Amino acid sequence: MYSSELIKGTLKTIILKLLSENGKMYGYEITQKVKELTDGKIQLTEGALYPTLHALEADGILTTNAVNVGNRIRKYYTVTKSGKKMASEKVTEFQDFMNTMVFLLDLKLKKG
Amino acid sequence: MYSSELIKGTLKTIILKLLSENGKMYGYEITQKVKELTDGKIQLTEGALYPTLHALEADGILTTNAVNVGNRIRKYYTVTKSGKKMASEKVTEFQDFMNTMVFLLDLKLKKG
DNA sequence: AAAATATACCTAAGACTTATAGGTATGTAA
DNA sequence: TTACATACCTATAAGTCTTAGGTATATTTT
Repeated sequence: MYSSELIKGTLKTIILKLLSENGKMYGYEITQKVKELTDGKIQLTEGALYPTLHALEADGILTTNAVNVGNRIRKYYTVTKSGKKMASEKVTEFQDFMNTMVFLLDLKLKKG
Repeated sequence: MYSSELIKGTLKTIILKLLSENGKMYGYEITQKVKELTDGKIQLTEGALYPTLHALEADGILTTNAVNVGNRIRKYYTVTKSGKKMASEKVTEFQDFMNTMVFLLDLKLKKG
C-alpha cells in the first residue's frame, strides 16, 4: 500500500478511466477492480469513493441507474458524453505530468 | 501548469530529490529550479514550500544554515543522513507508484 | 446454527496538504 | 521612480482524504 499522500489527486482519473473502459461499474466493483489490478497496492476507501462519485454525478460527468440484485441495490455508473471528454483530458494530463516527473526526478520506468 | 490536485503529495519528494542531488539549496532557488526543469509546468507556491521546509527541518530531515548575501538573508537547506534515507525511499515509492499507474491507466510513457 | 466475512450502500468529523492572499525588505532593470 | 526580481515569512480558507462510524443482505466458515 502506497502512502496516502502519493495517491491524492488521482482518484477521479482512476474512476473515469475505469468507467470509460468498462462501460458501467458500481462503486464496490470499482474498489475491487483497482485492488485487483494493482495487487492491493491501491485500495480506494469508500469514504473517498462515494462522495467523489456523487460529485461527478452532480456535475453531469456520470449518470447512474440502480439495479436490484436479490434484495440488495447496486448503483451502476456510466460516463456521459462530457464525462468521456473529461476522462480523456484527465488521463492525458496525468500522462504528461508523469513524463515531467520522470524527467524531474530522473527516473527509469518499466516499459509499458 | 498542471491542475493542482495532480501535484498534491509530490512536494516533499521533489524537495528531497533536488536537495539530495544539489547538495544545498535555498527556498527561492528550489522554486526557480523546478520551474526551469519543468518548463513552467510545475510552479511551487511559497505558501506550500516554506511550511514544508520548516516541517522537514523540525523532523530532522533537513538542516539549515543562513547566509548573508548583501543585506539579504538566504537559508540554505541540506539533507541530513536520515533525510537521505527518506529521499531515496520517497523517490523509490513514487517510481513504484508510477509503474502501477502506468499499468492501471494503460499508458504509454516516453522513455527516460 | 452461529459467527465471521463479503457484498453494497452511505455519511459526518477531523486531519492533512495546498492555494490564496497577504506582509516585509533589498537589489536591479526599465 | 516605478516595476520587477530576489528572498524570506504566515494566516485563513479551500479541498481532498482518512477515520470511524451506520445499515442491511448474502455467503462462507466454524
